Amino acid sequence: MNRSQRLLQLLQLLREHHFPVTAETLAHRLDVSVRTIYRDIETLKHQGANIAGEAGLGFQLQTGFFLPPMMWTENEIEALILGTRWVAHLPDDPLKQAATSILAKLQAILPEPQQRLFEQTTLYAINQWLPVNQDIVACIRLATRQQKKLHISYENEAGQQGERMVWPFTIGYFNDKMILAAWCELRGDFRHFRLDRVQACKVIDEYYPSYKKQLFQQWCISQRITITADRN
DNA sequence: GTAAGATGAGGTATCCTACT
DNA sequence: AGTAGGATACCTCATCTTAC
Repeated sequence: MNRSQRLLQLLQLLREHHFPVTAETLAHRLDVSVRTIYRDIETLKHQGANIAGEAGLGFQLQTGFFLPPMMWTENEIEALILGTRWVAHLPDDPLKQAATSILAKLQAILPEPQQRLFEQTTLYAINQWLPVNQDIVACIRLATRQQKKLHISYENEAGQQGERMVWPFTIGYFNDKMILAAWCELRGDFRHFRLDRVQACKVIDEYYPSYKKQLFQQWCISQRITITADRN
């Protein structure tokens, strides 16, 4: 690995951590000496990276510094295209539009060799989704994002109607259906609701008494689900 | 081919901060 | 105040690049 590659990888390692990481850890990951890490950090700082270093804590990349797109690898670009194309097929118009917009922006900013990769990539993930009400999807996503209580009218598999007050924290996308995972006030437990069976919903102007991330983690434990972390 | 300068890397001492 | 862990500075050596 040459120095340029190491600097990029060092930046990437710093980006992956939300907490300070010591030079020793970085040195171990990059297989260089601690002294080299300090020198590389200094170089990155001179190039504009906002890296905070504190004795006893380690280094942390501050917000406001982004990797330019030419630093993406071919695999990263294909992963991005595949994921975005998948989102573009969701029965969720705002997300669809966002995905289409991302693809357009991505194509516009990629340098020449990677533009060709973008144009020639034939990776697609196409799902057939059960029809859902767009207003309901938007409402549920809003309540989830804002961590607010949600009142839903729901029809279960047996065709029985029900009303629930829930704390929505995630939407899962499974093959052909979208599933809302939420804490149900009535049952006092986690419950799952198919979005195609939600008949009506209303965001209540009241924050639920927990953080969605916390609920999500508890739910993962209860369901024995291991989520690959996107950030450390 | 060789010498000089530039660059990269390691060792070690010192300074800084948190903790007890 | 003493100690430990980590960041920083200085020195030295090895390798690479360039000019002659």
